[in-house]
Amino acid sequence: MPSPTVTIGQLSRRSGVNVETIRYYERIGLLPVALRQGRYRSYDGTDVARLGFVRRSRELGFSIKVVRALLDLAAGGHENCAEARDLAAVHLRDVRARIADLRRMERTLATTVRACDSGDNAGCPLIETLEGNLAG
Amino acid sequence: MPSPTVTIGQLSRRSGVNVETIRYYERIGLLPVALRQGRYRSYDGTDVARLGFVRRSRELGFSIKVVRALLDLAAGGHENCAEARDLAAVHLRDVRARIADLRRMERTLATTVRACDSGDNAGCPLIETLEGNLAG
DNA sequence: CTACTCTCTGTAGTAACTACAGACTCAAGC
DNA sequence: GCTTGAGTCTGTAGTTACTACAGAGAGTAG
Repeated sequence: MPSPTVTIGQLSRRSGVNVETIRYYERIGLLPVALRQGRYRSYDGTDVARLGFVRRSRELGFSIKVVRALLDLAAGGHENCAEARDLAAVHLRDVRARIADLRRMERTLATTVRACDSGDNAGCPLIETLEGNLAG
Repeated sequence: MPSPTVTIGQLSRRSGVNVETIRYYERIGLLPVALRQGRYRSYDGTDVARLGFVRRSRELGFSIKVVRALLDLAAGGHENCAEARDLAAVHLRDVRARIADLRRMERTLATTVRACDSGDNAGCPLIETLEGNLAG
């Protein structure tokens, strides 16, 4: 018997990926061009797995470009573990840098919001910070 | 005597904002249309201050839309402190949410990279995580 | 006069989607 | 048989905040 297939809407619900996004992924070649039943796309287990891989990669913050590379590496199997690891390590550094940036923002924002709340200021702490009147 | 003016290039160096970006800010109305000396833009102290405000706002991660609002509030002075504070508080929540997202990514990435490094795996930990074979 | 730097306008590219418009198809209900 | 509604199709344009040109003009140093 033929393997069971699903429509794009079912795939969307199953994977948590938007219908428009699935079509977008096909358009940019991240997913293969889907087979058709009549004029509608139809997906099998392989497609479901591949989209799952993409979704999880994106959730970890990998760019589409890197997801492409990871898909290729995954197709090659265990051999490519070192290369995959390196992609993740580079990305991890990037994630940590972004966290550091955001933490700097958070500190300043939290400080000024707290200063505003305290009430005992001559001017507005936030506005003065933005005007460069204060350190920070 | 007339207040001293600078060219766009000098403003760029002084403020740390790209020349192209300054022109972009003018185009979208974040900065007023600059006066001209001949055909070249010329900026005075007010312009320098305004661009500084914008740069510091952007460094804190405020969107252009919010920067517009903050500029308006700053023009009104101390009166608007509560409103400014609220914009910052909302943004702070957003920053913290983004940090939380990134920390989740960081945890998973760090774990899998470490697992890859340990060497004693049947398959590739990263690829298997992305394939959904593992919890996470 | 030439070379170099700066500036000008205007347009297009980037990342990763998201949001339509307008048309078609299919199954269910009456 | 007909209508209604949901789902799908293609294709295009909008989003965010810039960045990167192309091609031309202007000002300065040697």
